[in-house]
Amino acid sequence: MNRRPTIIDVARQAGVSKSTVSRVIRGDGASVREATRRRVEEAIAALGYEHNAVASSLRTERTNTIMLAIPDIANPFWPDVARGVQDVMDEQGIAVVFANSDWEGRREKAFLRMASRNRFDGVLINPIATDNDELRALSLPIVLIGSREDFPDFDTVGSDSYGAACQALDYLASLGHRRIGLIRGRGKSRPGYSRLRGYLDYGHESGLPLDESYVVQVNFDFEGGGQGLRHLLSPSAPLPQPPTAILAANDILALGALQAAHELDVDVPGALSIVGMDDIFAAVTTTPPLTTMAKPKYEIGRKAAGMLLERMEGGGQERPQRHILPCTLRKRGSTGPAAL
Amino acid sequence: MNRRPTIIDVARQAGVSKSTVSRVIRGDGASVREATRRRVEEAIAALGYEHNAVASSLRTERTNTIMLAIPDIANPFWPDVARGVQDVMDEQGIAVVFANSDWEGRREKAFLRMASRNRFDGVLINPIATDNDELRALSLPIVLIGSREDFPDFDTVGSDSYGAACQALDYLASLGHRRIGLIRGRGKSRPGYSRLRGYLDYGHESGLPLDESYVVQVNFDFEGGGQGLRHLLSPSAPLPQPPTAILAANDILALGALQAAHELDVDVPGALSIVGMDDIFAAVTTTPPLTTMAKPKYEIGRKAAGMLLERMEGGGQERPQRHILPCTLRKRGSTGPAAL
DNA sequence: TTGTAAGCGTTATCAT
DNA sequence: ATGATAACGCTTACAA
Repeated sequence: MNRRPTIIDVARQAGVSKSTVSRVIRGDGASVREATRRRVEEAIAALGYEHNAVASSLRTERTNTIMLAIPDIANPFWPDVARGVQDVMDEQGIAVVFANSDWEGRREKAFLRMASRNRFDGVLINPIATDNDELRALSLPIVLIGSREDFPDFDTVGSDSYGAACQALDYLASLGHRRIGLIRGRGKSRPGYSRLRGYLDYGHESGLPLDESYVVQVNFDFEGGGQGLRHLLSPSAPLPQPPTAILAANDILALGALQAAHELDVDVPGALSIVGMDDIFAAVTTTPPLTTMAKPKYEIGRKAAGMLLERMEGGGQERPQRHILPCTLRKRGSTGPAAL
Repeated sequence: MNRRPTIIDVARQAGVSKSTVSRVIRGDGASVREATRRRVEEAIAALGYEHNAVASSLRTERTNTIMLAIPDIANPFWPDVARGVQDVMDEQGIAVVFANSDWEGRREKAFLRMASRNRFDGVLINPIATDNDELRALSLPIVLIGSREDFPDFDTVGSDSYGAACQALDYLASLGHRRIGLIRGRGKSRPGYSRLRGYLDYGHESGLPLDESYVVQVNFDFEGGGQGLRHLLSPSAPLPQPPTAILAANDILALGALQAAHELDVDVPGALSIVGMDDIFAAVTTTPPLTTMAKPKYEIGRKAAGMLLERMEGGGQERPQRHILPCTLRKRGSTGPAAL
């Protein structure tokens, strides 16, 4: 069994020292005479030499790899974020790998340990089972994705769900809706208080009757959306009058509600308007397509990547920064004027 | 700036040699007296020592990490595969990271180079820009995901799209459909010949009039599906009679077709049945929900992971194996008896 | 059971 | 511009 060639083999073959080979390989400013460089490159090709990144990392303490740690690779939110991250990191020659915890805290911690064991130069994470202090203990460049006030020691990049809820309600109000239901999730991650706050605050400001009686909390999945809708429209519900519009905390819930409305023969948007949040792929495939608040996913990825780079380069002694990017209303077919 | 403690620091603190510390850390069968072990563990805790995985890898030539390289993290096909892979690898204490090339061959090759530079112990890949010989040149344990006949030197794990097409057609035939259209993709990856072969072969065997005139090829996206449907139903089409059912090469196309049918006021499934392939999340959110051929995604992941483990452990001199897992019909609302 | 010492393949420092 | 040499932090024979 032939072992792989090392720079020593290359050096011997090229008749130079291994320092010279190293200089050629790294290809930075190191001065090497053109003829020497060529000899080395020929030796590399002849031997089929491959640089050993592990050995290199041991010396340089750099892996040129960062980890993007997410709880759920099936959530359509992440691909666009990832694209933003990769586009930024690519320019720096830094590879991005994904760590998918699948909502298992154990797995998340294992990935973080990998990072703190020198396998990654930095981490972008949307944490589910790790708190501020645990992250700090890793003493590693880390940027959080998500608007997390519970991580005071870290940079965060998130989107403005509070503002998004208000924006959505404002749009519905402009269509003449006054009774607007809210379907909230009760899920694996923290409940979306920001949406509820936005809902209640908007009610106060606008004078619309937005209160707890129009709010229903369900499991954070497709079936939950249907349950929420049936509850809000149920004749037995303790609602003075049923809502003419519904805001859902995310698109999955909204799509569940939309399908339930079809099953109940409630016309959307004729008799009921529905607005989601996130703008996932499935939102455009329904009939009618779903009106929703799109999160700036790609921009979140870019911004987070940029901040991580700063932390990785600068000593990173600046105060933590919090970035909250605005969401955008995507008007589609599931919303229309309020029924009279 | 305090450097991180190493096993040498731990050894000094515990009053033992670094070999002993190493033995404790690895926690395998190495014999260490209980008292010694405890002293070492206390030293580790006291110093906040973290194992340096890079240095360890340099010695052991193992990273206990494998790479799952995919072209498109936004494709809902992958999350389930990933889950299968992770569930198998977890048991072996092997971490799985994702490499997402975003359909950029350059990126795929960069990731593969990372792997061949000793960063990963093995690779699971659905290649888009790398061929059999290039993969072989990496001399690395590799298993391919997908039914790829063009990689004779590698194990492959895929699903039976040929059989799936036949199964779907058989179901439609059992509902009384005789004129069945096929919407194929012309996409970033190789075209799905297997589906077309299944379609034509089934036509021969069954005597149904399945021929090229009922086949349309479109871009492999949501809009493409709509175009395909409009073409097949168009009065100006050179079709003797329009199809009463449509098989689409994947769910995205099928969903596009379904939405286009709504727009044309064609009742599904009353006037037209539609069958997709893959069973992505969006397939259950439409009205009616999409009948589709589900790929055994999770099982593909498990199987591929298992084979990769064999290659990583065994010298891997066995002949390449090809596994083709069967698909499953998911009957939902988009199919019904043929209109008379 | 524990210690000694020789690497693993690279980079970095210091000469030349 | 190039070479010798000492790290980097760990694992692993082999010896004790």
